[in-house]
Amino acid sequence: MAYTIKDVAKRANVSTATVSRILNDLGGYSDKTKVKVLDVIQELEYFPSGIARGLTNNRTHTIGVLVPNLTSSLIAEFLTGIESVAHEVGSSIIVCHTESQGIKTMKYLQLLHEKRIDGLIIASTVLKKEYYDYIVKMDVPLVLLSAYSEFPVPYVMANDYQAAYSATKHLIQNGHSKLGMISGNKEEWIAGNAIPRVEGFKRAISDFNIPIDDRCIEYGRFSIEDGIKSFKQLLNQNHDLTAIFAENDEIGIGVLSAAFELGISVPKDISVIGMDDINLCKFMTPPLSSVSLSHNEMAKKAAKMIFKMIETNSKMESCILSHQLVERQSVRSH
Amino acid sequence: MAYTIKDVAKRANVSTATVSRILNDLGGYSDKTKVKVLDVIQELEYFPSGIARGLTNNRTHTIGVLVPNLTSSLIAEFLTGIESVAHEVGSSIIVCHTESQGIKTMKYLQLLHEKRIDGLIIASTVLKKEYYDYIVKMDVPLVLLSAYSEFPVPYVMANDYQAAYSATKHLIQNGHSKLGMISGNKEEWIAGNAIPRVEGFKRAISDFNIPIDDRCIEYGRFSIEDGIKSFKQLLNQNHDLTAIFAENDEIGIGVLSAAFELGISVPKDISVIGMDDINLCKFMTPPLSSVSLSHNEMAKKAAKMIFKMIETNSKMESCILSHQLVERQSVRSH
DNA sequence: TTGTAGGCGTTATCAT
DNA sequence: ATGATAACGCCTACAA
Repeated sequence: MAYTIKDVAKRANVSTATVSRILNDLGGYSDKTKVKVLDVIQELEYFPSGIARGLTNNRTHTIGVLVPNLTSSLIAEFLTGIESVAHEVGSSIIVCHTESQGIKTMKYLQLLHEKRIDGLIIASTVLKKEYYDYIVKMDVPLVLLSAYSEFPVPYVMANDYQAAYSATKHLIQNGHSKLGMISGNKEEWIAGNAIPRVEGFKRAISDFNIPIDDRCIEYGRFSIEDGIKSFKQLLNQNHDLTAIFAENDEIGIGVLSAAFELGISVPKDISVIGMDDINLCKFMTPPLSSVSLSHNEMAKKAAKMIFKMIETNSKMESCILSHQLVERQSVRSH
Repeated sequence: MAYTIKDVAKRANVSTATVSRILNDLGGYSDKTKVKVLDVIQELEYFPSGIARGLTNNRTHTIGVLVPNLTSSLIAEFLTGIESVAHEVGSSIIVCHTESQGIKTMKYLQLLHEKRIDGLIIASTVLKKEYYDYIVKMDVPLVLLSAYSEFPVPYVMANDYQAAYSATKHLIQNGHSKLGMISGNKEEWIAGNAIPRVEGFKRAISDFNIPIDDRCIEYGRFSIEDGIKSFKQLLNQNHDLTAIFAENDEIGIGVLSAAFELGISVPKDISVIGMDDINLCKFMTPPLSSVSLSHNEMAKKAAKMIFKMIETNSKMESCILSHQLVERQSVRSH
């Protein structure tokens, strides 16, 4: 085993209390002993045990991050943002991959409970009652990242409704009137952000007096593969579409990919706009127009909130960040 | 605060020792007391503290994972694989983003040391002496994932040399003789996997009696952006290239993107093959040929190794997994 | 300025 | 089958 505070104390001819004070910069010791103790620490390469500290301080300097997948760019950006502020404040993150339908969520919650994490961020996930109840029992600060909930939990979100409205309006103002939308699964809707995106789409359409046809909205899931599938489906039901609003960029990339496969040229034959503005968009063929939701910023915001809550033991206000249309080459006038 | 084992003991009229035994299925108690204790546990919603357990058992059921970035698909696949086996064995992972040049590596190593992690996986990173020395002092099992090292550390790797050879041969057998390669940074070479990939490329070329020109290898970095830059650079120095071997798929995607931008058609004007076979390849325009290195499998293998090492306190053999050419539409006969 | 001792929540050893 | 109690490594009154 590694050295303990006792070893240091003994070696420096002081008590463990003194070593502890020096370690934590608490004052109450002469410079001479400080130097001596610091020397011994260096010599022994002593490093305090976070475990033992955790036991006395009730602080583990660890937060949990629940994500539904690890491979989407969105999540990657979230993790990057959270990690960066966590590292700044000297905390680390336990990444929990809950998988689709959240099959591992409850198990992970228990694990995190046992690990006595300081706080929890849940990203892109529907906060079910079961989860919420358990977290309340855990008595640990929680922030939702890109996820609504019916419970009183602070969140960081984009304004999905307005962002979807902007995307749709962009299509319309480019002369399109035969619009299709590809959205996520209806079943994952509750508290997800699919509803507002669909609503924004519908609202823009009706604001511009375009007749709405329910068949022009296709519900699938969220990956590139799903986008491909949904696009083909949508095409089957609507033969005269000239523009597609994909609820997220992964779906949009799927549309691009399927269009290529089908010999449909983007944007000549059909315009496409995505949402989220993940890094990949600008490297697509053609570069995919999208709506930037500043995910990195959202993630950092959420992380700062959670650490503030941990530090000050206080409630936080939710916040909604702004979005921005990013025009590239996948949309053209009709 | 939450309930402790003492609360349970008191409430059940037994000693903490008995509760502990029941909690850990150690036997040595009657069914009656077991039932009673379990009842109280349920009633109180008691959950043992992993912190306290860690202190006595010297086991935290947590491993650290060091990654150079969070946004590449490669890393995402690594994390997914590691997380899945970690979860199986009831452990969690602390994800450490070391950033380029590993500027945060030493800090993270200290953090992990303090947290008393059970084991460590380092992915896609050059294991510098400084890191190695520190880890030896930490006295914690280590496995390298997709990274060579000059130190005696078990690793899980692909055969980069042969994989690169296969990719290049594929290009040559499609009639190409004006080949270019885009590789990673020379400075990150030591112990990285760039060397073998370059060597494999060179070897294939010479095996097929094609004259080698050093200008046909461009050294950049590893992202899509870098791929774009490097490709343009390469084109500047070589005007008659008909095929490109990109050292990884991100670079390959960059090539595709740059080609589109420059009005160069792939594969009509130029063939491109990448490496790693990340998920995105098949959705590119055109779908990017690549060499599959089964990263998910590698990651799982590495994770299993680390847990075995933790469990049995034993050494492990390194292993090299096989690769496979994946033909898609970015390469055509010349 | 410094030391002593009890406590944090478990586990494990030794009795009973 | 069960209970006391020391130990894990650190912090923090309280005392000196």
